[in-house]
Amino acid sequence: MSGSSSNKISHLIRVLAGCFGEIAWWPGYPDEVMIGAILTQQTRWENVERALANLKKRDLCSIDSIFTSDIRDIEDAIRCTGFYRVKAKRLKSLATYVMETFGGVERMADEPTGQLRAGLLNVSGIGEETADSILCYGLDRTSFVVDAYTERMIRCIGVPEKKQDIKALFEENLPEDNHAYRQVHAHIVEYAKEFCGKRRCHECILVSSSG
DNA sequence: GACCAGGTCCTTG
DNA sequence: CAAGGACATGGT
Repeated sequence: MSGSSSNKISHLIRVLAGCFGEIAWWPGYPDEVMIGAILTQQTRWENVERALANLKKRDLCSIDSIFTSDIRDIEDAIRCTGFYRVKAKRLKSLATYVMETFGGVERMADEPTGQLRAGLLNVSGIGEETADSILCYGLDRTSFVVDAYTERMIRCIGVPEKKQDIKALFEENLPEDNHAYRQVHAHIVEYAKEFCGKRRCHECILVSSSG
C-alpha cells in the first residue's frame, strides 16, 4: 500500500523533472520569502507580488521592520492579498517570534531544522505549509512543502495517503538536498495548476507506476 | 454575479 | 477528530 504509493511518488518525480527541467521558483531573500509565505495563504501569487512591492517601497519588507512598524502600515501595504487584517497580525507574530527568540533572521541558521519547524508551528497563523515554505524556500532546509496543488497532484496519480503522510512520502524519495526539494515542489505546482482541476485531473499522463 | 485563489484558526457535533 | 465558517481582495 505505502510501497505502491512510494513507487508512484518516485515515478512522478522523475517524469516531472523530464517535463520541466530546471525552473526558478520562489526566488527571494529570506525575509521576503518568509513574508510572502504568509501573504500567499489562500491567495494568488500575482497579488502577493504587488503586496511585496508595496512593502519594499515603504521599507517594510524585512522581519526587523515588520517587528517595529505600526500594524496599520502593514495592513495598508498588503490589502491586495485579501485577509489583510489577519495576515498583518500573522506577520507581526512571525516577526516577534524571530526577533525575540533569535534576535534576527541570520541567527536562525544555527538552529536544527526540526526545532525551527516546531518553533514556527507554534507561531499563531503559521501552519504546516507556511512553516515548510519558510524552511525550504527561505531558509535553505530540506522540508518538503505539501500545498493544495501537491494534494491534487497526488490524488491525480492515485495516491490515497492523507496530507500529513504525503510529506514523509516525498521526503523518503528525495535526496537530502534543498535544491531537489524546491524543484520537485515547483514542478508539481506548475503541472497541477494546468492539469489538475479542483474536481478532477484532465490529463493524467503520469498514472503509470509499474515503470 | 458566481466561483476560486500556493491556509489557518475557531467553533460545533 | 471531521466538518463548517470566518477572514477579504482581485481575477476569470
